[in-house]
Amino acid sequence: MRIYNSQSRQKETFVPIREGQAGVYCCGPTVYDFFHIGNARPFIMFDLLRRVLIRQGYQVTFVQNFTDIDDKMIQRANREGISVKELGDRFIKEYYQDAGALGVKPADVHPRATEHIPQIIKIIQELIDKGLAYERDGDVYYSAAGFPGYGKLSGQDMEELEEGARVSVDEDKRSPIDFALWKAEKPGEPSWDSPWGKGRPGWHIECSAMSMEYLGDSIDIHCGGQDLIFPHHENEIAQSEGATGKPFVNYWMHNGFLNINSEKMSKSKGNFFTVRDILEEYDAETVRMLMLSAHYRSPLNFSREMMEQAHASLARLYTLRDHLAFLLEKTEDKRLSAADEAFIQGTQDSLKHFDDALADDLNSAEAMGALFEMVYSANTQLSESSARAAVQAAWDVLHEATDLFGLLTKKQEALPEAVQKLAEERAQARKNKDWQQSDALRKQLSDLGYVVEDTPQGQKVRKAL
RNA sequence: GGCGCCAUAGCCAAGUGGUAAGGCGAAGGUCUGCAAAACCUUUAUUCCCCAGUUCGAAUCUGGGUGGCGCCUCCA
Repeated sequence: MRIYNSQSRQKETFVPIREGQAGVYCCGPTVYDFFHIGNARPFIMFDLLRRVLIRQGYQVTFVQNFTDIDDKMIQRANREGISVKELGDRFIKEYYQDAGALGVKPADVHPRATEHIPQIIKIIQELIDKGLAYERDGDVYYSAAGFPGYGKLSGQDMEELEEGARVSVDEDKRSPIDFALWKAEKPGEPSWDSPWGKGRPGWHIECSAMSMEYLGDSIDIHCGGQDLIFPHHENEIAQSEGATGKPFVNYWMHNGFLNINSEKMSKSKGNFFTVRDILEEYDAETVRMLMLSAHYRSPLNFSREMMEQAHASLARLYTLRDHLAFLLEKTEDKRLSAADEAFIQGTQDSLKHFDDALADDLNSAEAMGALFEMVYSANTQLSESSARAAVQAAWDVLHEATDLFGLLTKKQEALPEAVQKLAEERAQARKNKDWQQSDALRKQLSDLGYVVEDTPQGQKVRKAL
């Protein structure tokens, strides 16, 4: 497995800390609202990372947090007249629903910031003890200047940062680039007891605390969006390494943005679609198809046209799946011809190509290309005169690849009785060469969402995607 | 101002030193009663531009141009 490490800015061979195991931490959502389709990109792509690692034989521990306490949470909760806890509970539930719909599996651990206050306090105390943090009127700040490696992930220079820093809201800080570890209680805000009085954690510290809790002081892979590189991940490094004195993360992975009209989709710009809304109109697998068609680090434009293209590509996979099922019934269990053997070898080669592409920094676009090579090969080389084993090989490889991609999850279903009846009537009308009647029935089936195909082996009816 | 990313056909997208994968779309064709699906043919002598290195560059170097992002909450 090769991974592009944002810190070294090059691809590196993945060497886990513990052989055969991989500890992965991904920054999760702030649960103050539904997440949008741009937020879904890292969820889908790093879920793919997890699947690939597992396929390669690693024992993966995958952790993704919920940020359930911050300014936005408090604002939203106040606006809705509910507690921050209630708000978090609600949108964590919504997260599971949308992520699940998108085929994103739940992480091994989904820790909540508010349930790790003792761990957070412990790290802050360690940082204070080491002189890397200081308290001011109940607030605690990290002293970035005290950590020599500050800026190593983002390539930022301390002095440039200080000069370029925007107006500092909080004048208690020693330096504009210092950041809050603990915020003193303000009226109307939830708070927890701490050695520095009542208050709540800053944003960055939760990820240090929770990754340490579930993955240890050093973790293999840490992922998130490119917009988290600075300051969030830079700050995590400072906190974690400052506290433990050990390397925090070996491989940093950052996904590119999902754009709209070439601009980053974001809540603040208002140019976003929630996953909830998108799934009203499009199939979840179409969303996956779109995401998988581009490399995770590249920018990806989201548009209706892109969704239509992804949908059409996906339909090609379903068509083949259905066609293979059809062939499995028609073909015989006979001796393999030379052509069958060559075909089976070809499917294995395609699968190898598929795996190799994914092992190369999660190149899902190339892997998709490998999958479609197999699709083409099956479409051109298989027929009812093929040996069943050859068809089975195509079926197996198709499913190995699409299972990993989280595609073709909709199983073939028996036709509803009404559909079956119409289909039979149409078959009869065709036999009678009553084209008008048969076309009318085909139209009726189409309106019900079923496609009718006349093949040499008879009429085939399938559900339209 | 600082730190980065991106630029490949009508649309999307791999490829990062050896002569342009794949998908969508479009046109024509085979098949079909007509369709659908699939298949066949066509759709980039060329990879934003200009120099340079090299036997050889979309790929490396330098310089431009255009777009985007982070430096404030953001996946």
